[in-house]
Amino acid sequence: MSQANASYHHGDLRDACIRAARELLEETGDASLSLRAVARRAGVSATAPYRHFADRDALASAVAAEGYRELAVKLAAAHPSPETPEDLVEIAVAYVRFAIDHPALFKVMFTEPCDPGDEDRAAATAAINGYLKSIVGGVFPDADPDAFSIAVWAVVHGLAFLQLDGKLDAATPEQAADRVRAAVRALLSVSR
Amino acid sequence: MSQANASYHHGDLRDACIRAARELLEETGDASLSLRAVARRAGVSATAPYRHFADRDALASAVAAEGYRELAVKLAAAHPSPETPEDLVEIAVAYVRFAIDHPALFKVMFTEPCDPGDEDRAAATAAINGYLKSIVGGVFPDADPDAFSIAVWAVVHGLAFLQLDGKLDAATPEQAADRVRAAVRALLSVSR
DNA sequence: CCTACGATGTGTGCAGTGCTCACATTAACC
DNA sequence: GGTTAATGTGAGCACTGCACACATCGTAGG
Repeated sequence: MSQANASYHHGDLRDACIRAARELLEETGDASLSLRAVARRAGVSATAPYRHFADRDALASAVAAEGYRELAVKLAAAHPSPETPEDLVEIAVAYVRFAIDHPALFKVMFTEPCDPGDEDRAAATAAINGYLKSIVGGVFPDADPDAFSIAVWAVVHGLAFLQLDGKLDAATPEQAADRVRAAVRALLSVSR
Repeated sequence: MSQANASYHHGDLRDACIRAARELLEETGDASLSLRAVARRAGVSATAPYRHFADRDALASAVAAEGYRELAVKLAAAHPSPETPEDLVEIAVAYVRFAIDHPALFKVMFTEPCDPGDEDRAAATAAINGYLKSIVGGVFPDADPDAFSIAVWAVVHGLAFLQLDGKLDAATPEQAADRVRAAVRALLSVSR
């Protein structure tokens, strides 16, 4: 709690806005993120969030940055120290699983304009990229780490989007996971 | 021309709307697609398009369907009958190139809700999927065609999105193409 | 020929949105 | 304790999607 309970007018409106935005994303499922709806949810006037976010994109970027960190945690949890291609497969499943579990958040993270200059957001994405690079570098020491990590990222990212867009015709998350496993194995198993 | 020139009030407003939408997408570069802006561009009142499109999503779906067909043409043009992995690489480059050349259209095609029941749209995406399946089946006869074609689609799709989102740090389309070549080769060249 | 009809386009209006501005409130600092 | 600056409010503008009543006009039926 620290001093978040009894501070200025609201408390910590910035955090409250991000939490309200998260809730709206999870509930509605579409990545609309109306600033006014967030304000209503947080119990403040429509223009109050402008004291903490320059515009709608700034709020979206803040939400996206949090999403990146959560995604990174989920990936690490899928397999702490992957060594085999099969370990990579499970991380791929975790990536797509995150997209399925939080479709609206995932879309905000990757399809909203956000603002490109947000250093918080940039750092979070760079973290994911670096994590992937170290992972695949450990599993496939012979491959070009840059090219290969980008390729792996692209695979899981593409699978996530195709799933969200209904192109994988998977009815349940388990079926989707199977699709992901099959696709990633098809790519990796041919390698040696 | 047929009878499109002297028909009812406008001529063929449906086509005019789709063309106006395409122009707006190419010019502004963001996938907003305001129905009113489309109407202005077509020179009709704000509500006239509703005679031809149920709502904004229906227009977006129509535009997306046209985009799918154009993408299919570009892919076929990249290599008429691919036989080697390197042929596949060039098709991958064409896919990402399309996303770079028409970023707003590409986003409408894949990130807008559109309406899922649009059979025109469904047919166009199924065509792309079938095309990819036949392609990769010819190049890699030993692989599971379903899983492998999905994987290949995911790779190029993910690369396209990462590029549009600025994650590939490629300044020019040529650099982006090199990134794509490197990534796809990293995946495919290890295969045999 | 000409009238009624149905397809197409217009205008108005409502609710919602992002964002700017002047204003109110209140915590924090001297 | 009073000043100041940070924070929240409210009205207002321009825009959007969309529903409604109305206008227009090509075309079929008499």
